[in-house]
Amino acid sequence: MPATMSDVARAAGVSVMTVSNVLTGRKRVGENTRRRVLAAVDDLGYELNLTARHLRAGRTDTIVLVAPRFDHPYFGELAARLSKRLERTGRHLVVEQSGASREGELEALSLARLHLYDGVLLSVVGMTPDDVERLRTTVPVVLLGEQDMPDRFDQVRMDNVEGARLATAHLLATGSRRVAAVGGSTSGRGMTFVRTLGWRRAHEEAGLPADDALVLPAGQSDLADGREAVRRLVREGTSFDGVFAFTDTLATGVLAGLAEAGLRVPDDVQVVGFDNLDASEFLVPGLTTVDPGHDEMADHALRLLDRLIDPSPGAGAGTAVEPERVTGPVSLVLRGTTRPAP
Amino acid sequence: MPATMSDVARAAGVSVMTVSNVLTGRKRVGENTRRRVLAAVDDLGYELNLTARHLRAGRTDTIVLVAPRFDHPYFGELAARLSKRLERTGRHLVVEQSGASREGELEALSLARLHLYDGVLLSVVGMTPDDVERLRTTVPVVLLGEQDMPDRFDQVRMDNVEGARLATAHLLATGSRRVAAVGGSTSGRGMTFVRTLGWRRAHEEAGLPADDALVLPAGQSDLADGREAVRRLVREGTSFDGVFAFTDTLATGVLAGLAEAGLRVPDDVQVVGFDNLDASEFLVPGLTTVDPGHDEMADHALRLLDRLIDPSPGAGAGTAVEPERVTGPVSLVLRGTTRPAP
DNA sequence: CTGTTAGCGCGTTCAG
DNA sequence: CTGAACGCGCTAACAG
Repeated sequence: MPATMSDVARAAGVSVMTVSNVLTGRKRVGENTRRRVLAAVDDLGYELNLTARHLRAGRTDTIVLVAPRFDHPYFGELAARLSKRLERTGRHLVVEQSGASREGELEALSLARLHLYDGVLLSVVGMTPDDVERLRTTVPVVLLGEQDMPDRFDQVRMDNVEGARLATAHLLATGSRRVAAVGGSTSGRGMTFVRTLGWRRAHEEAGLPADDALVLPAGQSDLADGREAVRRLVREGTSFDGVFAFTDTLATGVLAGLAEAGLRVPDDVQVVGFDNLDASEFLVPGLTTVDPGHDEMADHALRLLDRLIDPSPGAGAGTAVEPERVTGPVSLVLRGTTRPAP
Repeated sequence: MPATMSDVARAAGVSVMTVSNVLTGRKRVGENTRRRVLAAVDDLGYELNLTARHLRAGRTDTIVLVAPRFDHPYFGELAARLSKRLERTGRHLVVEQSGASREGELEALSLARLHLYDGVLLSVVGMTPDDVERLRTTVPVVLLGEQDMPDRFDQVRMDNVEGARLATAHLLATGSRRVAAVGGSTSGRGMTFVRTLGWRRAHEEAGLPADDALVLPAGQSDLADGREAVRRLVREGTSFDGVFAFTDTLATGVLAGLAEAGLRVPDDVQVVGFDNLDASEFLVPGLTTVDPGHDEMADHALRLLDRLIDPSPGAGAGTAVEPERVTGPVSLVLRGTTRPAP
């Protein structure tokens, strides 16, 4: 049975409140009593119960990032960024996993686990806009994700169409004519669709045809899916001389597939990814990729969340904050999987 | 102001207890009242306050993994494994970050954040055995980490010496004679030291000299450190024809460095990593690496934690559990960065 | 089947 | 500077 604050109080011969004051340091306490209290704390091995404090305080000073999966590097890097920023204000980040499915995400919310935190950064991949519309919660939520959601919530996303356009345009400008869209999709509304849109737009702008046979969907296992996409192109004899992979992880699989097929990068096939993961610079050859403005996105996400958590200190009540939808600035990072621009 | 259970009770014209019973489903409730309650819940947008439930219940059904950094792939993969197992028993995993430093780890503990969870899987990299010895907590803790810690706590670790020996022995058996130990250290007691020990042992067993000039330390940024290690070897004219990188992430950097230097893998230099990350299979060429038995380690960690959380249901009280120290089974995964065994 | 009582461990309020 | 009472929101135990 762990010791409670009143155990400590009794042992030190003071009241519970004095113990609390000593521990929080909020009020001045006489040096004598202070030492007696600390001695008792040490003696009993007392440990503060944060659960109780949180209930009392009504806040936890903790933000949660709900990511699709723990083992997706993009979210690991995002979490690290967010964590660093939150530490500056004495708060904490914890990460939970939704399972990358509609059900997992809905459960993450309905289970009210979110109330354990002062705010939620929810990465949406499985839920439909309709699900989001129906979402009822009093917890401050900012959505992260590439599919446009109802404007009931703030949302931070990458500039997907422009990023995809940039990537594809670069491939076309450096000589590729048959650019596969690995991870793409010709329907739906999610990330896969909008990046496919950018791929198509680049072709239009260049006055070149975009062949839907080059749009290859991915599943849940990006690395293997990227490799499999190349295997399939080769197996089916579809000609291609460029790949726009919708994530760097897919691109990593693509590079493996190309090597396996004996295709040289960038001589036979050029490759561009999307995300600019830490590791992408270190692939061989280095991966040309779209950088989605990680730092800006992290800044935006926390700014939006903070104004929900601390509702307009200046303005009066009833000043409902208008949900915002912000977009990170994309840029192309040129490395070895593409040829130099002519 | 979010609605509370008693708001719901009042609106439905029942007692708070009845609301609780409806929501938990633990007791039978009349169909009429049940519907009235649910209507009121919906009406008020009531959301359960888990903090209060946790305080009341004395547990949270949540385990925390304290990892050095969010953006380290090894821990992302570990978290995914642990999470999958915990879901089977209706529990949750959350991940926190310690900052890979002694201070960060100590704070993670002293802040008593741990009381928010039923158990803690603490990855130790910065704390010294002395720190651990001094650690006082009533929270169930299992240590993860490669440095041997005092046996006050359970500990799960890889078989580092044997893994390193296997990796190095394979390099020597396939013709390498000057094997760099990237990430190594000739002093200390941590992971870097024990794997260096294995590197040395393999040389002894093969009757070959181990040159300390080939032991290159790493810093905090594994990818860049791996590349830098190669740059340094080349710059200083130290001859080498093999690399044992102490993590797959370091190995990724090493491969980038070798490519940059125009050295062919595995013809000029063979490379072996350690960890068998998901991505390692997809590097070009595929990374030969030591697999530390991920699944077994995850199983052990949770088994040890569970017996602390649920102290010996069969045995009586006072049956203190003896701390265990278990080790995952290592094996070598052969891929393209090494030549076939002769 | 439903309501009452009591308290989880802490911190705010107001006296002393 | 210190103490006593009350309540944060929920649930176990017992009444009725």
